Amino acid sequence: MADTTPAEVAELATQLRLACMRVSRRVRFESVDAVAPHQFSVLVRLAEAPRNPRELADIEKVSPPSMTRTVNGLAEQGLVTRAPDPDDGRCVIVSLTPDGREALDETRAARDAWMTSRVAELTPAEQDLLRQATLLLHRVADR
Amino acid sequence: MADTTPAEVAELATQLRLACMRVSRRVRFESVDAVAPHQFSVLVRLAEAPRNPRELADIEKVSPPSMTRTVNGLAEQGLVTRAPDPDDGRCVIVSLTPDGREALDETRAARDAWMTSRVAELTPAEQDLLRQATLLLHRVADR
DNA sequence: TATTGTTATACTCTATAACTATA
DNA sequence: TATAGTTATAGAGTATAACAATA
Repeated sequence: MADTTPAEVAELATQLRLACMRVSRRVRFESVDAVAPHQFSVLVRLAEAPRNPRELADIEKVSPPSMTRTVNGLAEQGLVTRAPDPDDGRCVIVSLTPDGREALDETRAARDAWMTSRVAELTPAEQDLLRQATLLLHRVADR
Repeated sequence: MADTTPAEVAELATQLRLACMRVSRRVRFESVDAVAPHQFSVLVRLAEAPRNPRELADIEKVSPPSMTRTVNGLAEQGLVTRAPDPDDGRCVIVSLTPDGREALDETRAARDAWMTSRVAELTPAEQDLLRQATLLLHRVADR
């Protein structure tokens, strides 16, 4: 395998970026989600572990007041609960409720539905290539 | 190559979707764009061809009043121009200006910068695999 | 004094409804 | 009567600034 030139790497990066963004866009357009995108992101984080609003704001790169509002919305829908932190009276611990887990799963299913139908139309060889590419894309997205 | 089961296809679709959305998210977070996302989308469409606000609204799946506002913002920045349609007095033709083209190119360059740095860290073999995957992803995103 | 979280306030993007002009 | 575009108005998400409670 010959080395690639910088120009070839740049062209690949451009095309790969466009392809990923096109797929993301289609997924968003094709699925009608149970919760709004910014709420969904928070549900994903809370499924990993309960967190403080401050942590959520840092992870999602929004201001603390915005996260307060987002958590309020999710709490009103019964998708998350707030609890005082026994170790630090300033902190609040936000957790996913069973309904929140359900909303998360439903949204993921809706997003997967379109993608699955598209992937199913590819040949087994093409699917296998994408299976390997998926691992690389996850590495690309890691910091 | 053995056929894949429906469950394997679904698993691939899920992981591939997540990978694409993670990459898109990182691209958006890592680059500081010259214009807002919804404005950028419109610039991309106008780079393909001049269009009516109605067409833009349909393509971008927003309401006509929202597109009026978006076009107003772009026009105030000097990135697009409005012109009357000589064939239909009700219609307006929105076109990209040289400044608009420049803003489009700058935004694309900013988005590519991070992606290129990440792709450059892969081996030539891995880059080649992603080059093939890119073509498949574009097919997946096509309707 | 620093940090967590909220409230107050304003700006932006979105939508629906209503209006104007043209076909 | 139907369509393109705009204006009017309201709702939701975001931000900064200011405040309360705790460390």
